[in-house]
Amino acid sequence: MIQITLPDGAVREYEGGVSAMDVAKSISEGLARKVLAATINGEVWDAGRPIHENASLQLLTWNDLSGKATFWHSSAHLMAEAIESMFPGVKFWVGPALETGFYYDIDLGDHQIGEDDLRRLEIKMAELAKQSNAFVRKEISKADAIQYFGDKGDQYKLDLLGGLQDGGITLYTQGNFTDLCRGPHIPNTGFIKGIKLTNIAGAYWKGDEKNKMLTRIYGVSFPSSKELDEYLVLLEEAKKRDHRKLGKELELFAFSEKVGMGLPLWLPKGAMLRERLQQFLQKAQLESGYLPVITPHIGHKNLYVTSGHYEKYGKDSFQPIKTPQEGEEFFLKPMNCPHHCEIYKTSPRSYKDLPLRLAEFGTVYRYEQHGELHGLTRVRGFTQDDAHLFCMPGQVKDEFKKVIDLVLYVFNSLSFTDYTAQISLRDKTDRSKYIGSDENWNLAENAIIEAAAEKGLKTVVEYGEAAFYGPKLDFMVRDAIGRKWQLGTIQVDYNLPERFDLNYIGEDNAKHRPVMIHRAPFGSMERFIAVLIEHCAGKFPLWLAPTQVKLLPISDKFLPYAEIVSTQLKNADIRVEIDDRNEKIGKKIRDTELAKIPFMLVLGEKEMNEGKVAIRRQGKGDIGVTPIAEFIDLINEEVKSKKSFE
RNA sequence: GCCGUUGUGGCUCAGUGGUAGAGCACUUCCUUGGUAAGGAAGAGGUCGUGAGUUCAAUUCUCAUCAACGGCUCCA
Repeated sequence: MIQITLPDGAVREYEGGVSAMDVAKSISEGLARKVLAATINGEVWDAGRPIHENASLQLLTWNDLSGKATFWHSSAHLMAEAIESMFPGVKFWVGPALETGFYYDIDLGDHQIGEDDLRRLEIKMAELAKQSNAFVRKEISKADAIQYFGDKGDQYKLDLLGGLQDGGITLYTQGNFTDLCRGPHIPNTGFIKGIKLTNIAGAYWKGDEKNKMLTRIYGVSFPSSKELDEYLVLLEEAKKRDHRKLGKELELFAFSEKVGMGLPLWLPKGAMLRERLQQFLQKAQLESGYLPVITPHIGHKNLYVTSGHYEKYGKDSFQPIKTPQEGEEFFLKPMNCPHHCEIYKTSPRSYKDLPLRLAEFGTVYRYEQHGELHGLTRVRGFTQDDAHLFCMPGQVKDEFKKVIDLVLYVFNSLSFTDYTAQISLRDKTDRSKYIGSDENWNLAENAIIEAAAEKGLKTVVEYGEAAFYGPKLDFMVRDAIGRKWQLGTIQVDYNLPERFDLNYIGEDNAKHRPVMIHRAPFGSMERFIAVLIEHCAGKFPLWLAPTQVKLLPISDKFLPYAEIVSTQLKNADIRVEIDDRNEKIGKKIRDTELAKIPFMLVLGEKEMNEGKVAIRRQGKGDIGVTPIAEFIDLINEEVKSKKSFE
């Protein structure tokens, strides 16, 4: 008999060779029907694999991340089986589970595959799934495995085998398909009910562009068709929220081939929104002791030679701007830091001047690769809500805490309530690639960890993710439909103060090196607005809405009254427009609703005679008639409270 | 940069080897209408760009540009 310890601490006795599935059945049949895999002593196993020793066991279902991953991995195998049956002779590379769904990389040989094939594959997969073929695990020696795949002429699996140790090599078979696979897998294909193959893409073998391009097919699957439908609804929702689509519809920004790819043009409404955001942060920064600065968009070559950017980016980025002066070269600035370092150097600094916080909404240009460009989230010219904090090593922690406060203030004001922070530290073993003294690094790394802890941030620590010039803290937010985005960042920098030979006079009357902290709560205006658009589906909170109120006169007769209302609202700093088209009120309301303008004021005979306005809230309908002054109060209050969209 | 898909009036999209169509938007006229689309008329496109095949190309071929999906998740 062996002892199996369950997650709640209960210990049960079973015959040796019992499987997790047997254990599940002994608890309840209903549970057993849901079991996809199990964690045995911390390792994920097939539910049917015999257990021969005492073990702790956790049953995994669709509700567990590892359960889902196993499910998708098995789905990838199912897809491979379907592909092999439809396109005999194709060769498979790897087919892992993703955060959502799975893919398989395939060498199709002479076959071509298109969208229609995906639909056919889905049908084939469903058919194979219905057979409820078991996933059978088989241990095999390396030599036998090499023999097996050698006979098949499968150079990809042979390549994988080359990197594996003998012993513990396993094959998995379901139906007519056998694959080299570590597993684990779900009990049988019958669990897979809702299947959707989402797209086809090219992917280099081993991710190296010198290698052959394989065909990658992405898919996602679920234990019921209901869950698949829910997922498809979510995809639809994400599509509706796409900032590129909404940006066009709401006339926020545009791109022009003539201007150049990745160079956004901000339209009046988008510029309005962006300026609101900028003013909001500027005000908060002013209150937190930041000093605004402004620097030019280009800088002399020497600036970037000093900063090191010339060496790092020179060749792979925008090329120098030449002048009539022989040999003179300027570069578009890829970042604001070098300019700010020069500002620091404009006068001798005392420890009493520190921390010195220089802030600028600085536009920078980076030559991103063609394929990297994406809407507003990846562009070639963008504006960072940048600031550089020059401080003494001992002040790092305090400054970090203040920046965290600022970032959280920004997030809360925009109703990003679900966020985590990633702390990126040095590689634990190899420290040769980092610049700066060990002492300072330790100080800064601890400062970040402590600051984050004291501010109660949910954090993940990643070793080896720090930049060569210093540790950092990045904020990830989840938007309204659960997608993750990386926004604000705070980075310590030991490199630039060194390169620019920055210093301050300490209490001891000697020169010291300041620490520099880069920080950007938004990340960039472009990226932040993209995320904001998707987060709120284009329904901006009132304080940000480009147009806050639309006046809808019932007919031309009430245009003069609309003008009067408009003037009063404008005097109260409310952004208002009049719909003076010769259209019926129903039409005007429809168009304004679709433009996602928060408030509509319907103006007709009654309102005019009484000096009132009939308020309609976007998405909510008619909310009553009030005097103009009361409406202004209502707006001001909502703007002041920075209430979020609903 | 690489692979795949796409490229038709401002927008969304149909269509054809014989020099193009719809809806919305726009202009004008009628209508002056109370909470999600009133009616009529009109204007607007060298079908991304360049070359080739053809009597003839927006349609076929090639090149080029741009957008989109991928190229990170490693049996």
